[in-house]
Amino acid sequence: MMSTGSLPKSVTVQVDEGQCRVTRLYALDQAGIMPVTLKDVALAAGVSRAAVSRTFTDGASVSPKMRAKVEAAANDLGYRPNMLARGLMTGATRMVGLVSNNFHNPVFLEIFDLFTRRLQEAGLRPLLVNLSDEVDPARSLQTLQQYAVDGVVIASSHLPDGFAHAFRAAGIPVVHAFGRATVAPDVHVVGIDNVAAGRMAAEALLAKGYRRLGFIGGPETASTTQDRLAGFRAVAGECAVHYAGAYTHAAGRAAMAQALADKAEAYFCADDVLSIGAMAAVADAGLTVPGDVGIIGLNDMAMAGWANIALTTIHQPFAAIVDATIALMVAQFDNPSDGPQAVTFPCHVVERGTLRGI
Amino acid sequence: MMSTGSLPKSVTVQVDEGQCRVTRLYALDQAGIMPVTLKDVALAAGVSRAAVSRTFTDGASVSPKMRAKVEAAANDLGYRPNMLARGLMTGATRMVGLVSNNFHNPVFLEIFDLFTRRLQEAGLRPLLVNLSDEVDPARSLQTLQQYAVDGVVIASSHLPDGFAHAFRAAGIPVVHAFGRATVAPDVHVVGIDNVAAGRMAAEALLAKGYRRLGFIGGPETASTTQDRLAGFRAVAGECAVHYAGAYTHAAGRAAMAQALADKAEAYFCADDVLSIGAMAAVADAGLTVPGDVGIIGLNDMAMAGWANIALTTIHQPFAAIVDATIALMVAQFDNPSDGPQAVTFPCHVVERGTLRGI
DNA sequence: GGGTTAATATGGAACGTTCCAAAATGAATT
DNA sequence: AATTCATTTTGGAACGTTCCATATTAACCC
Repeated sequence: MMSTGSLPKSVTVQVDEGQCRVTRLYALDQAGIMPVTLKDVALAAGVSRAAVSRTFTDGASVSPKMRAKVEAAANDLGYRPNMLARGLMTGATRMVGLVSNNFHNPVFLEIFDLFTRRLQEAGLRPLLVNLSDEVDPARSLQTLQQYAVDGVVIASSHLPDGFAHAFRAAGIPVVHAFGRATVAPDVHVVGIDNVAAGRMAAEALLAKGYRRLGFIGGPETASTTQDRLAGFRAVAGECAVHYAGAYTHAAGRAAMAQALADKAEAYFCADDVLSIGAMAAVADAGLTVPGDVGIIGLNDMAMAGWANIALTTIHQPFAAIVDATIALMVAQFDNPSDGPQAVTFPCHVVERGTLRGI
Repeated sequence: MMSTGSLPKSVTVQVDEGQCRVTRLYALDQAGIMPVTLKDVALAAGVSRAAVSRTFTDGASVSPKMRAKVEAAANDLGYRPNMLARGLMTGATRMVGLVSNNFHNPVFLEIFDLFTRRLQEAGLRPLLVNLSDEVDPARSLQTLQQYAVDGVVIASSHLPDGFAHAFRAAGIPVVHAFGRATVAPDVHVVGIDNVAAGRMAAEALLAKGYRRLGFIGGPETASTTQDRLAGFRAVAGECAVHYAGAYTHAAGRAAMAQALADKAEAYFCADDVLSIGAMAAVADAGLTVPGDVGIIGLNDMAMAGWANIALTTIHQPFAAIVDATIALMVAQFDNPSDGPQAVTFPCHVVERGTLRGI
């Protein structure tokens, strides 16, 4: 006979993907975990609350004796200032909205890695917003406004140019990374010169002796797609143009499957994941890259350098873009009324194995 | 002569990766953007502050007349409750810490996508913490504690089992996704039965007629690596064992480069990105998969299904794991003292092209 | 030591919200 | 109309912090 008291019991519950095993165990005594507040420290140290506050505010004037006394008490009790309360008073939460709709393009993992690292190094905390299915800026604006973020980074290659504007209009410092660098941007924009990148791709293909060229872009409405095409055409002249509906492998594969009818010699695929999808379509047709079709991508994500992929592509300097984005946002903390800037970084071709030799 | 007034000026600044172009434009008048508060709404509607508060608290009792009056004023002014202030009073911020150190394994983009979506659907906001280089839970605990998150999700396959414990000890609801499902876990754990997955891999290889088997795991200290190896060995018997230092393509490639000396017929690579790296190493040696070496991975990330990769692998039900993780965390909001559970989902083999036919 | 100035410490108000006890309203019953 | 009771509304206190004007202390110079 089993004791039903505190012994582990095993239950089986039904879930989406079949059955899962659940093991419930002992109950925890969770009572009496009260976070220690500034008041507690003040009391313990026998000083005023303001004194404790100043000890934890860098730049404030505290005598060495006072600081020692307070820090002793604080360490003793394990005190950490409550950022919510601080934010309420100072108006600065050191939280930053990180908004993106690119959760299917592997390059964005690298980008998120960079953003989170750099933000953390700057003492900022990213509040991540996934608006994959959301086109309305109003909702994410409301959310981020409610949490009183100090600023917002929009990391997206295919969001309407004006998306970020709502944040600016609401007085929230915002930078659009990977946006279109227009002459008179609504908001700060950091990225590359996509027109120049398009030209660069065409030049790289022509230099290899390719003549019949083709273009496979991302969504037709994306500013990046339009600009890269414009630059490409300016050098390559008229050429076959295809659009992938999304920045996904499947979309790139489908686009290239269609494009193969063009009988073009080489394609500029305006994104690496699209390029890899396109390579799959070439293989599907029993052809080879670069034997039958040349491909040059854009981004130079880590995967492009994998030996199984070895994609010749245009390198986009992500680290520099991320750094500039954060710098520009932080600059707005102090000077919120500074006019929007467009910061543009140069790209370069990284040769690997998807274009033929000369 | 140029007017230095409000005309656009162009500057060139030096940055890390070369030169970038900066275009500074007009200055914005940013004055007078004051967020509207509950007090403003109360004043406009001619009611008490508490009445406005109750209108925005679901479940609170407000008369229809009052509600209409308040909502009119609120809409008019564009009022949204300040979550910081609310959090200070209620003790619930609806923010959740999303902690991970897997920013180099592409599968985690899928996982972040799922987590952010599901959290958002539950009205929760993820505060992302990247602890790639951090092993000390204390720092991230402090940070998340300062922001008074309602709960924490640890999404990591290779963090010490006890990492999550600090959160629980501090009274913060925590769930460790992709952790080891021990019989008596410190904290809630959701994932797969890694021992069973190891057995499954060995069985799949044996069923294909492979006899000399090998194992390539992730970091030797990772619980997932240990468990998968244990299961694999239980079925495969003694076999060659290699460890990759990290869950990266390069590490997988290096491990397989070494492993090839084993002359094993097939390998279980305990992670998809490792598998793809391993495939590269096989190609480096002038051999083919599956002609010369069979490979089975684990995860079934999107990329495994790409035609260029076509990795046979063990599917890990991410959606179910994420859902269960969030459900388990939310459950703790109401019942913080419930004992830790270990929830385990079943896996299955997805056959593609990296094992030979029977 | 007295006087002046700079540096530091203090208590109370404030941030924007919810909680609470008490007051006001309304409906239903006598 | 008076009574009861449930529902709704209210003003003030509270959450944990920083800001501010004021009070105290320390430091310096003659």
